[in-house]
Amino acid sequence: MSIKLLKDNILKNAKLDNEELQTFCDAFHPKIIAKKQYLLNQGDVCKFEGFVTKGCFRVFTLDEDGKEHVLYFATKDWWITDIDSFTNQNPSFLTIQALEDSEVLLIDHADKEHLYEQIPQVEKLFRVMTQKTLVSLQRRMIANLSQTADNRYLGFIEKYPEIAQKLTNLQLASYLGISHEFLSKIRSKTASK
Amino acid sequence: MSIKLLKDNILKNAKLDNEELQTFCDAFHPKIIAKKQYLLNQGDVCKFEGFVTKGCFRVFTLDEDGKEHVLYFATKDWWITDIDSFTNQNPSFLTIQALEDSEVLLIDHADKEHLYEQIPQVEKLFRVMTQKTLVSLQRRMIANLSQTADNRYLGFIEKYPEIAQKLTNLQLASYLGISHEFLSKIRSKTASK
DNA sequence: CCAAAACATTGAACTAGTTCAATAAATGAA
DNA sequence: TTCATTTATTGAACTAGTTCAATGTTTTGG
Repeated sequence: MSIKLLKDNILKNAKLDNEELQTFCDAFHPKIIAKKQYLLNQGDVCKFEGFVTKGCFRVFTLDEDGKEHVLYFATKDWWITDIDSFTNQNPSFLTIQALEDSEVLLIDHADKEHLYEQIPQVEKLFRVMTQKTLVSLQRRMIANLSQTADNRYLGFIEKYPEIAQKLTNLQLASYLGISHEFLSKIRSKTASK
Repeated sequence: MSIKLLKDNILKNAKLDNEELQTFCDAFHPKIIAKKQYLLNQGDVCKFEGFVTKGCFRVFTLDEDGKEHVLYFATKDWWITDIDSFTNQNPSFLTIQALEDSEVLLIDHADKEHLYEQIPQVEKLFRVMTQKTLVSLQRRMIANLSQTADNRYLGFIEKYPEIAQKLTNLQLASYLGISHEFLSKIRSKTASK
């Protein structure tokens, strides 16, 4: 059940008692979103922070040349938002799209601010979560600076095998920062090993 | 004066009253560090979080091939640490070196934990700071996926002109993820414009 | 179940960026 | 000031990755 998933996720990063946990979870509302539908469109203000309970999303941006670049994918147990847009309520830089029929638990900006005031531990919870996200992005940054496309591909499928199998070549190539044709060549090369 | 710089930096991200501000600042200790000296060595546990008040640092990692990759540079008014190592007190992935004679204000792990308990607003302060750092790293990630080396170079010198002039080609190339020879060629090409 | 659309594969020609090597210029320590 | 070391520049040969185009394969919606 999806609220259970949220509770477990929270307890990994902060100590809330049962009552706080309940108050926290009550601030979230489930939303079902069909394959290919958008949860956020680039340019709109991001009105939510979301916790994925089913399915898979891609978070990407369109550059000036109309090319898409995937910042990350999010499956069950991941959080999704455009932090900058959500925190400062300015137009988003990112688009969030469901890759399959999915479900999320959403909290809006005012309710989250309210939670920060109501439950001091929530401040810590999101500090710790944000730190962890930052650390993994720092590692990815270094990996992108230092590794060849082959190794980034192999690293991805090793680290996220269940996500990898949900993705098309185009989507994964866009995350890796290479053309989908080249990814196809990497695949046929590494498949034989 | 360096404490003033720290106070101003904090007040950008949280509301502390004068007393809290003083308590906060008292937890920091100044350290002078000479050019080329190390503040943190890869593999050691990071015992501090630092606020730069003078000079310039590079934060980098050595990969298995012995190549250095710069995660970021930090001058006056920037924070430096290996968050993962500092937060969890495990061996650091990063090295931090002074590029010129520098000064930092340092806080150790126990004192920071103590501040979190003493001043609830500090939790928010670091949450907001970490969020901002994450947002700018997300943008850099996208820029690295979508832009050519020329544009990343031009973007850097436009965004950080005062840092750019402190760096050697080797250091900047390592941040941009290109060879220093190629940076040299980009420079001679773009200088003529 | 079929047609249309989206996706994957492959090859050929190309380009951005690397590597290596040689030389010049700048910096630093004595 | 000098010598040694580090840094920057440039060119030539190379390689990783792109682009374009053609063909085959899978998915999707009606």
